[in-house]
Amino acid sequence: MVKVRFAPSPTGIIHIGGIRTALYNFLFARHSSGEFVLRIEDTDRKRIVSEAEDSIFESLSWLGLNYDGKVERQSQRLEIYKKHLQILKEKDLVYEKDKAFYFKMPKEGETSWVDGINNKKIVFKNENQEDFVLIKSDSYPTYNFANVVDDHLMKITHVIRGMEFISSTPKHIQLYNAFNWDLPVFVHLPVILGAEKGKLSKREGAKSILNYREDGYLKEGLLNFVALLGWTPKKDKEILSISEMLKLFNLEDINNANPKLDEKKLNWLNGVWIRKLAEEKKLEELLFYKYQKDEKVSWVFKNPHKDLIIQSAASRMRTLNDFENLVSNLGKAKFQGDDKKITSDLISFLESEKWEEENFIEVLRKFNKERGVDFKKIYFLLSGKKEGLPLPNLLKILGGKAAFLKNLKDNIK
RNA sequence: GGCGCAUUCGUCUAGUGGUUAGGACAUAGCCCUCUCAAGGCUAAAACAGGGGUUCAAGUCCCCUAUGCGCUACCA
Repeated sequence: MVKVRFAPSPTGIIHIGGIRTALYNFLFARHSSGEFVLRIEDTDRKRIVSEAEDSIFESLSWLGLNYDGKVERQSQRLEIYKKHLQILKEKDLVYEKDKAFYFKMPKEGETSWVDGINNKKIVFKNENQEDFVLIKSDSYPTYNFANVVDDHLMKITHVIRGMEFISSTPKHIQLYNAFNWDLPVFVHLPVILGAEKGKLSKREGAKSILNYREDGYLKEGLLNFVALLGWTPKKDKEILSISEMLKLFNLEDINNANPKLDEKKLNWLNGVWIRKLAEEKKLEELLFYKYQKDEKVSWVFKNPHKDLIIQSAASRMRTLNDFENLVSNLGKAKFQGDDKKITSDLISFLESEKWEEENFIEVLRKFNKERGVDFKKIYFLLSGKKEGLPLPNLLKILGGKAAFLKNLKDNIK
């Protein structure tokens, strides 16, 4: 049975790159009806950031990348590593230097494996290999040691991780050999590069996953975007829900070059998902959760036409945060120049003409034709915004003809 | 420097020896239209360079260049 793990170290923010590794592990596990576990690799005591662990949990749970079983922390498995060090000592594969324990790497022959990406055989000459530390002088294990011991003990079948670990894989393989353990399948994912090149990192200005949430991105949009950064399903399809992804996911369809992060497509995809959720009537809940305490926006949820508002706002949004601009101070124009004068003209015109909600636009057209005021201007005078929701909707939202006219009059007072 | 991995439109990519090199985002134009979007249509836009192998190469091999990674008692 397939079993994979996501093994972050709690040393900083979790960004797009980290979450993609988690996603691919998750998709692969679920696609193969296997297990997906979480292991916190907190062996570098100096670099641990206290909030990091929570942000990992929070990010995974927001995105719905649920793991099986309980979380393992390497810091709580010190005895296990010690025991395994002992085994290697007995095989005379370890020596001590400066209070650290080193593994004796073979210096002849070569170490190779067939990587899950591209099924390419990767070969390293052992003459280029150096001994490495298993247990540090602070008695914590190194990544290279703890990782191998845990992956074996946890019966991990596929090690799916970033390709920055390719160079240390020979070390891992030699450890497996030393213990006489079967090798897992190694799958080294290309790394995501920042816009200015260089592996995506905090220093490169990478945003944390939770920042994306704050910025109004949907988990559906983010996940869809992240999945496509290096993976394309055989089926020619780009807009994918998580359930479609796990149906289609396949390690063989992962690209082998490092993609560069460009959020333009994320913005588009997020808009697509906003519209999709709006159609499914699921957008209101998200907006309510975000804006229930924001008075400039929360009036929407009490408005009898809230569905209309949300529906017509959806096609104008890239992120949830765009909603605020669309609905705050709706119908409250800030006049400049002779805006006020034109507005009073418009009010008298609207009062002198016969019209109802259905032919609101027709009467505006007439005004536009007879007075030569263009529709951009009319739109602004009536909505208080340069652009946004359609005027007929606005008329309804503000309470119909009478309320609408009253609002206009208040504006020019 | 050494050792690895990579290189198709600006970006994400399809392509597994014979294609007018396809799609998506972004860009531009047109249509629709009450503003702005959304939507529809169209356009421009790529095989890093050089050698091989082959009747034929984006696809296979080699070299160069470039990018990225590792070269830690970081992961």
